[in-house]
Amino acid sequence: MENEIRSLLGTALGELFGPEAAAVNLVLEVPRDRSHGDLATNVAMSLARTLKKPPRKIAEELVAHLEGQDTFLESITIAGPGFINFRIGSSIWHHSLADILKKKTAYGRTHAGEDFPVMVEYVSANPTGPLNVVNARAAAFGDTLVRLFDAAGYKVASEFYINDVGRQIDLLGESLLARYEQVQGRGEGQIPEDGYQGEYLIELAQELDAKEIDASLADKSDSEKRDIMSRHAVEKLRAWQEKDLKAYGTQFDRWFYQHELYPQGVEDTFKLLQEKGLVEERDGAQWFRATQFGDDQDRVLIRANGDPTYFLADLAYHTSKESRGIKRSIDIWGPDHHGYIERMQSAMEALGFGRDWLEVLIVQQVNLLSDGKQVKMSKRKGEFITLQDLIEEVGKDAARFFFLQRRAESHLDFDLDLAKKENDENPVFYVKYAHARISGVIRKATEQGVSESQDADLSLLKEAPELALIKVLHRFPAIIASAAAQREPHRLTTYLREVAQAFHLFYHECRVISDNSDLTSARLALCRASQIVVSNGLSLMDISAPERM
RNA sequence: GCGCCCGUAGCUCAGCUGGAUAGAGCGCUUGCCUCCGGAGCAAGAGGUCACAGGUUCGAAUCCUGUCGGGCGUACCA
Repeated sequence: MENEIRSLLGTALGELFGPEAAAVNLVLEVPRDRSHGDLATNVAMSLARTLKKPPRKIAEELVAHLEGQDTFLESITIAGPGFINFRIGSSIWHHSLADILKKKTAYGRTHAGEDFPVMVEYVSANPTGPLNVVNARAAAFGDTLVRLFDAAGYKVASEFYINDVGRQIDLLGESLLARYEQVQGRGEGQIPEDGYQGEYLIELAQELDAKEIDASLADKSDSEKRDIMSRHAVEKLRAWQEKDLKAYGTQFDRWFYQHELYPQGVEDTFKLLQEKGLVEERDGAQWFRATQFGDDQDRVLIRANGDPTYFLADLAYHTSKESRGIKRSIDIWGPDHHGYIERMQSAMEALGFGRDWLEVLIVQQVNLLSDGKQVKMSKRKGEFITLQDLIEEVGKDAARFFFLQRRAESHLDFDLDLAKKENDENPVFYVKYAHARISGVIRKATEQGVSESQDADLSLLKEAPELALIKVLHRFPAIIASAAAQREPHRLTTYLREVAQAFHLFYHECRVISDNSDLTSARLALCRASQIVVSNGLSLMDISAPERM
């Protein structure tokens, strides 16, 4: 119906003030204060300057013009400095309700994204240890964003990029080798100074098949031994991460190994930049002229020792995405990588993708609070709260909901004690409770032999809380579309709280199961529609919608 | 030094491409169950939107500067 009003307004503007006025960017929004109507536009104010007329005068002419027509609008009023407020007739809302009941699990899905191919790359944690809480936040954010894109009609793919090449991985191999020697009782294993001290490597070393490992290590050089152990460590730890993520509800279309880019992808990308004249040698290394694209310094592609940098591999990786048809790569990075954005976008421009082809979202840090005190984490020393710990501690649903209540870039205080509480202090229960309550009413009705009816007379829903609830439910597809377009999954939690609130108010004011069987049918239909929205919304976040609790 | 993020109620945070009297949850005060789930509903107290300028019909929102907090500034990844 927004579109209908849009076209009504557009036509009226053209007829009254000419094509220039009709071309204005029409802003139509739901007023914060519901007494202002269902939708409002500020068009009279924004045209005041070009038309050289006072806004209220423009509004008056516009309204007079619209009122001469037969529309579905119940009223059109002018308010404040020149807002035009529209009130929509209740029959339209009843149609909207019928639409929800018809679409069921598909309600909320739109084609807003027009099949635009995007890729969301997220978590991408180093395979050097278990996942931490920032990874958990990024995972909830990323997989919800992926589902939002899907629901909003984008063509979306998801990937986890595994940094299985480089010095960190060498250190990991050396660390595991040392642990292995220790576990085998040879005692000569010494973890490198800046190696990985975490106890999980002991566990991992114990799981290794000694016979097989000893055979594969025999007669090998130190670096070969290290590489063998690196491969074991990466595969074990990666599988471990995948298992934890799956338990958390996060899955990827593909796990992309950095080593898949060697040597071909890396060489090709390097040559391409070279052909464009964007590479120069300095101090024995090969540098990308990033400063030509706005970066504050040039960046090394190939080190003096001949090894490609992580940066070059990352360029090859993004080239791979582009050649697979991705039109927009949305990378979700941790807070320690924001200094890397400019460099990457400069390179994307150099490669001809355009700087905006790569969109980076930074998921900010998480402060875990317990007993009001901050829980400190250090990956190297192996002291941290892992994703697994978190799920065990507060549960998957609570963890997800907490992460998804906040914007990605806001620093998050995560109160473990609060998330653990199974009472009304914990916001996740409010929405789940609404779902359980709705389910309970529908169940009760069925038990009493009052079943739902396909042809319930929805026009019987005339009470203020009933219409208010329908209006909230009606916004769901727009919420999904805007959450996807703005990359802001937190709009979903905010919205679902609104839905729950509107439902609770309706429930409190309007008795569903009564002697009036027609009204009972209509209200049961409204309950069902509410259940559909809450359930669809929670499932976008992979949070359960319980029938009872 | 330079760059990025953040600064909104006692606490944790929303505030949609600038819009009408700045909101929610928790906490605090007070009402509401003979009746479909009270894990609920209603009412109240609580604000110089860090500060100062600017842009305009209109700024929490955009621009500049200042002050706080965090992070980053590698031939690490």
